[in-house]
Amino acid sequence: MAAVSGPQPQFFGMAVTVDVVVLTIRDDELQVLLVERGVEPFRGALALPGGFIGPDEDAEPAARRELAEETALDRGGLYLEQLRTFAAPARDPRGRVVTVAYLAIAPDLPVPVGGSDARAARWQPVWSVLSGHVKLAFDHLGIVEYGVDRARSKLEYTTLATAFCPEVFTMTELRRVYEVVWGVSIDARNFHRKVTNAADFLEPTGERRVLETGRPAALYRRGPARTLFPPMLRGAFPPVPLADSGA
Amino acid sequence: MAAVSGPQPQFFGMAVTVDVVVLTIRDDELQVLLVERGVEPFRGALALPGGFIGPDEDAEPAARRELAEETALDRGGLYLEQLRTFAAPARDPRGRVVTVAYLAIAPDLPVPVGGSDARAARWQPVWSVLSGHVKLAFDHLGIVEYGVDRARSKLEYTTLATAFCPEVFTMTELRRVYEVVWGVSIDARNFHRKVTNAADFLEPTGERRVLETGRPAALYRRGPARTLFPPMLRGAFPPVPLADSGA
DNA sequence: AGCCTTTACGTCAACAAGACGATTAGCTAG
DNA sequence: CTAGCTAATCGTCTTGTTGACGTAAAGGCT
Repeated sequence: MAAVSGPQPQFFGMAVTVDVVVLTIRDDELQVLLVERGVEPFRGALALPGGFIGPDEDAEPAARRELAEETALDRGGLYLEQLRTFAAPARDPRGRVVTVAYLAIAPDLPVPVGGSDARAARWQPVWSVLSGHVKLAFDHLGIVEYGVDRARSKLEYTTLATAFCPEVFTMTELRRVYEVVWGVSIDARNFHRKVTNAADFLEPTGERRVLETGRPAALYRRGPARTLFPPMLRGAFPPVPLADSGA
Repeated sequence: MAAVSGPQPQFFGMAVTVDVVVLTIRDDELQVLLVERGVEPFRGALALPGGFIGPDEDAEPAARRELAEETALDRGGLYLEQLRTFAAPARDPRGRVVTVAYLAIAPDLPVPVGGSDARAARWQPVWSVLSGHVKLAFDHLGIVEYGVDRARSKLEYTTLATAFCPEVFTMTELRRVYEVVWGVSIDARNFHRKVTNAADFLEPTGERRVLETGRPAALYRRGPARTLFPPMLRGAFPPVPLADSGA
């Protein structure tokens, strides 16, 4: 390890990719966006949307670009945060490829379409991936596990739940987010009280929505708060297990 | 963006480094470990310990290796977690270098020594870095900010505070961790009650330590819990800025 | 034996949270 | 029109947690 000045060429042979775990709630299930790979390696297999970071590109713009290219998901309103980086030496057969994983949360969107490097993009229930029923390319199963864990944790002490909802939503829609992501059931009345007491979590729009049945629900918009105080504590809820913990 | 099969050489010109934010509590202050760079670029400037990931190395082993090489900090007991990856295209003058930042927490250790690529390693109060009194190379200021934020958050809902303490410690030492890292003062009696009620946070050793003065303090060891329930809530404490060193 | 210091335990009031009853506001069936 | 259905919202009660703060215990020192 001699101290040399200037670039050290022996270290500059790596590639960096981004992979995005896009979560949404569809049909009362937590679902993840997968693409069918159109190129080798793992051609035809299911994988997370993602791709190489360009030579002059930062990681987050690359994640948004890949989402747009492969899944036509591009809306500015998409919540996107970095998850963590996976750098195991043999994780990619093409060579030394390090991937920066991102977590994205989307409201229930129209079925996405395929794009350049992906033949098709589709939503898949998270349990089917975590249980091993659906196999993913590379180490993407581990990335999904990590992303789902992160989302579950962040519901507790941030206002992330609103990212699963459209711009205006009802109290019940918001409560379903917690119930579906955590796999528990929550008392609607206590939830209503708690959420309306948390400062800056929700802003009432004044409007109400008339469903097919039942009393019309007030509509809310997300408030300016990004952290939730007091937090929603999972530990307090009865331990209702969800079918998961795969592989 | 044509779909080609096999490796795509145009993407394989990058280097990946690790940088580690090592935090500890010394002299009742939160301090960060810095090295004086012994090589270009930024030779002589202060920076986080770190370096290139080897061609067949994963990121976390690289972080431990660099810590050992540059600062002789190597003990297996060191808490280490990945923070996030910084990938701005121009963040390193040597070329396209993406860095995976790690957060390490250490108990009050002997003053570390320099190593291969670092002329010297030393502890620096975090406030002196965050305030700009001490300038860091690259984008390392941003990495320190991110790491300190993470540590502050994790004290709330995990048992991370014990990572700042030696293997056995007193209740007061643990409380000082919260007070110093958060910059608040905490009622010793309520803290004692809360911490002893949290399941698996602490295990009494049965021993006690006799200080110069005052009643002997019971000694504890960290328990098996990794998450803290109920959490310690910062928002609940009065916004008491603690009289902190200088600045 | 007093005195000081620090740790440990106790009490009380305010408040948050779980359980669950009751009311409200829309619809639809008769 | 009214009864009945459903879902949303509000209220009550009880339990547990928290912040404020009083008090006792256990050392050393003079």
